[in-house]
Amino acid sequence: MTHISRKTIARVFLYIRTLDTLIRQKRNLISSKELARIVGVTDAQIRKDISNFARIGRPGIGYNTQELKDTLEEFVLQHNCVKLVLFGVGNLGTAILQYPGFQKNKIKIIAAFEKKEEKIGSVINGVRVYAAKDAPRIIAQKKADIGIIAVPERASQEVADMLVLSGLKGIVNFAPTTIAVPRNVMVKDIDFSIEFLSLFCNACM
Amino acid sequence: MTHISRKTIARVFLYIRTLDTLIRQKRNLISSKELARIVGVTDAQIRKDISNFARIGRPGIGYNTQELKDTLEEFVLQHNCVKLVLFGVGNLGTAILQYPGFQKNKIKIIAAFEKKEEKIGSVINGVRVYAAKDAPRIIAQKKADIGIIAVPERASQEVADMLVLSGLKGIVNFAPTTIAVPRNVMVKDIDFSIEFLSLFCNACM
DNA sequence: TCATATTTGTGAAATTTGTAACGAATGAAA
DNA sequence: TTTCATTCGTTACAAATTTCACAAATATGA
Repeated sequence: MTHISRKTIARVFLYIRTLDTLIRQKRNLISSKELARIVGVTDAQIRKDISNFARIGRPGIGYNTQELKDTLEEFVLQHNCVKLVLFGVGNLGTAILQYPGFQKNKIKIIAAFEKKEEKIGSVINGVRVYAAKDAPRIIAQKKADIGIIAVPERASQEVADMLVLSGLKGIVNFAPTTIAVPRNVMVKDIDFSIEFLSLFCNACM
Repeated sequence: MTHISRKTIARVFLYIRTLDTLIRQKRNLISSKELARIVGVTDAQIRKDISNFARIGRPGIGYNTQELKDTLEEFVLQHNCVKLVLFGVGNLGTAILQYPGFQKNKIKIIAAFEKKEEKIGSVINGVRVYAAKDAPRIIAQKKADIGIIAVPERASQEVADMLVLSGLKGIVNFAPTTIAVPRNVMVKDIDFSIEFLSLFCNACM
């Protein structure tokens, strides 16, 4: 199979999310045109994205929602569940722990880590909070996939270094600073300030 | 001035963030090469981005950090402060209200709105929580720029409709669903599930 | 002064990404 | 059966974005 770009994969998850809703509404069929209208891309884009994975559309008819969803999920997730570890149980960390939008069979937060003594040992929404120093052991033991950095800016590089040493291959960084990692580790930065500011800038120009 | 793309603007804010740090460290000069290394892009990219706005680099020397930061900020913000309104004072909404990373002179949350009676009237981190029905009036009165949707999925479209009617030109949507808005309203979707899943997918392929 | 080492700004080339268009497949209706 | 309206999958095209590469500018040191 040819290489699939990061942008395509993000769109595929959008399609899956929408198909989920359609399936719950008992919709069996959908055309690229209508799916495009819902998710806000062009129909050609949808067909092209899907054609990376399969040929399951029927001309004149469209796609079977369940079949399409299953096919896309098979390719992007391969029946895996993503195992996350969270660093920093402050306001944002707690919000992530209690986020109701995770589909439990696809995303699971397996441990949280925190420096502050008073939070260690507590359980938030079913997730235990450990001391930061125990992280490498627990990450290896439970075979985590992705680390979430929700600690203050000054601690973010230190946490990132530890995540890399623990063998994680992906990091989502909510701290408002660039973290340095080896080329083979993927980082997704989410800086609320930059999201708000750049949207404002786009909306005004 | 020629049109500046969304991606370029997001990078410019990254540069500004990094320059801020350098200035605090009393660094006066920086080359495109070193800035590139810090933020993780190529030096050519940096020079090209900057050249959209000004010609203030000196060959053989580099850029003056303060001058570069001021110039970039002048173009992307024009001395404005972004005024945000927040919808939904749940876990995520509260985390955003208490987020310590906003530079107060650039970003200000001017009001929060919530349906649940018990939260209305409270003040969180200096921001007052109003009843959702008062939103249009307050948005118009205080001239808000951007709306943040941090309500449950089922209420997100309703809130989006109201934001559009209130005249906002930008929406950051944290609800895990696509919202329908007129073409002239800019939307930035941040779906935690999709961010985590697609990073996982990228890291594994 | 002159050679050398940096580093910018920019036009051209390369790459990536998205769009358009069309043949082929399908079903519905006359 | 034939026609018509849909819709897919794919190829060719267009647009956007990034990288390359080099002249020009600057500083340094012999």
